[in-house]
Amino acid sequence: MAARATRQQIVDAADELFYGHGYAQTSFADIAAAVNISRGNFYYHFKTKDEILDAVIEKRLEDREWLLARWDETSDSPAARIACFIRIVIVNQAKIMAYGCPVGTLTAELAKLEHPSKNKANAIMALFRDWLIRQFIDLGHEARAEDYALHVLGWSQGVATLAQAFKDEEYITREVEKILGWLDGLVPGRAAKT
Amino acid sequence: MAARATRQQIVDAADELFYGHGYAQTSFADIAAAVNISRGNFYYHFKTKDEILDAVIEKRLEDREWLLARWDETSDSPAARIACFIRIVIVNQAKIMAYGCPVGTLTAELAKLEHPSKNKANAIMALFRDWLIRQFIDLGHEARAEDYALHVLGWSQGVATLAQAFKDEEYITREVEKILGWLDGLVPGRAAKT
DNA sequence: GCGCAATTAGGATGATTGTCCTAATTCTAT
DNA sequence: ATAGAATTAGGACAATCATCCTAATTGCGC
Repeated sequence: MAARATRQQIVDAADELFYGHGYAQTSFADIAAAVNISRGNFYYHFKTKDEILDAVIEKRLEDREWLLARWDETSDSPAARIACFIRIVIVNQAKIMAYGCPVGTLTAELAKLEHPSKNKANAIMALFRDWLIRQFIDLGHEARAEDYALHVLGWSQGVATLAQAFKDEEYITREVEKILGWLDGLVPGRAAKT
Repeated sequence: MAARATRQQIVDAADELFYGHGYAQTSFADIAAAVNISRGNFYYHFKTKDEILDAVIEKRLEDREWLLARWDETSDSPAARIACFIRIVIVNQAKIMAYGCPVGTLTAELAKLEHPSKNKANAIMALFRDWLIRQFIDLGHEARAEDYALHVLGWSQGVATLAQAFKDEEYITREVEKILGWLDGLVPGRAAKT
């Protein structure tokens, strides 16, 4: 098999396992078993566990960049794009209730580990923040764009955490509707609520 | 030394270590070293690591129960009590920026580990929820009490997650002011905002 | 078809882990 | 003061972990 393909399989498997069980709790053997390759082969592609983590973070970053770029293309209003972001918690409902937010839980875990790659993981969170800031600027809220962006991002993290703890689908739906209402109030040409 | 005192020391040390480094990442040896006792002595008080975790969760639960009871006594309006809860993120700012929310990060970790004690950890989150529900009922919002309670709880989790990722003190302050403004709008005799 | 590089397999290693055991020490009741 | 219980110390244990090594196999250019 081409080295690229094997490497890709390893990263994909590690991505899922890190998400489902956490980074520290996932062993080399776990990943090797998931991909059905020997640990020796494994070592050929990644010298250390940290290298796999870096590759997984990079993959997650690229995945999100691609997703955001797609929203940039397909939605023609910034409000619609922000709404896309908000609705992730519904689209990924099942996984979020089981494992939380892939980005939030990873940054939290790496921060506790004081892992060298924690800043790299934080960059994914920053990617979301900066993209949201751009949307709010486009929406005509330049002065409060960062404030609003962090508000939405923090909202998503809070919803994900409670969804995981309480497994309450209705709560997620209610929160989405509430923040969409808030967002609606920010669209120019409407009565502002705050 | 009295058995109770040693046990207490172990639980206290484990509590801090679990908070700072995570449960899975904290070893028997780490705790023993922190308390300065032998692993043998350790085993006399706790047969398994899970037993320590249970004790830590119970301690955290009792600590929070005590804190909420104190707020119930010292603040005479439900709005003031909810404000106390909101301001935890400022009072514990430094620790939250370093390690996140003690309750949220633990429930998230145990959920990924599918640990037998995860429900016990979730009970702390439920304690906050139920206490907040009571406050909002007292505030005269019986119909939407649960909705509001989860809103505040989710808010605190979101703020804690982003505070840890971005280490931005101003963001925390801003968010606290915003939600206190929202809370103010819910106090009877004022113009409701939603 | 041959040679060489890329890729894979699988075992070895040393460190760390949670758990368990036995012997020493300390405390307490009489 | 002394017996018996409570507490502590420290080492042994098997399992698991990330890491490393060497040998086998595969694929590809010629």
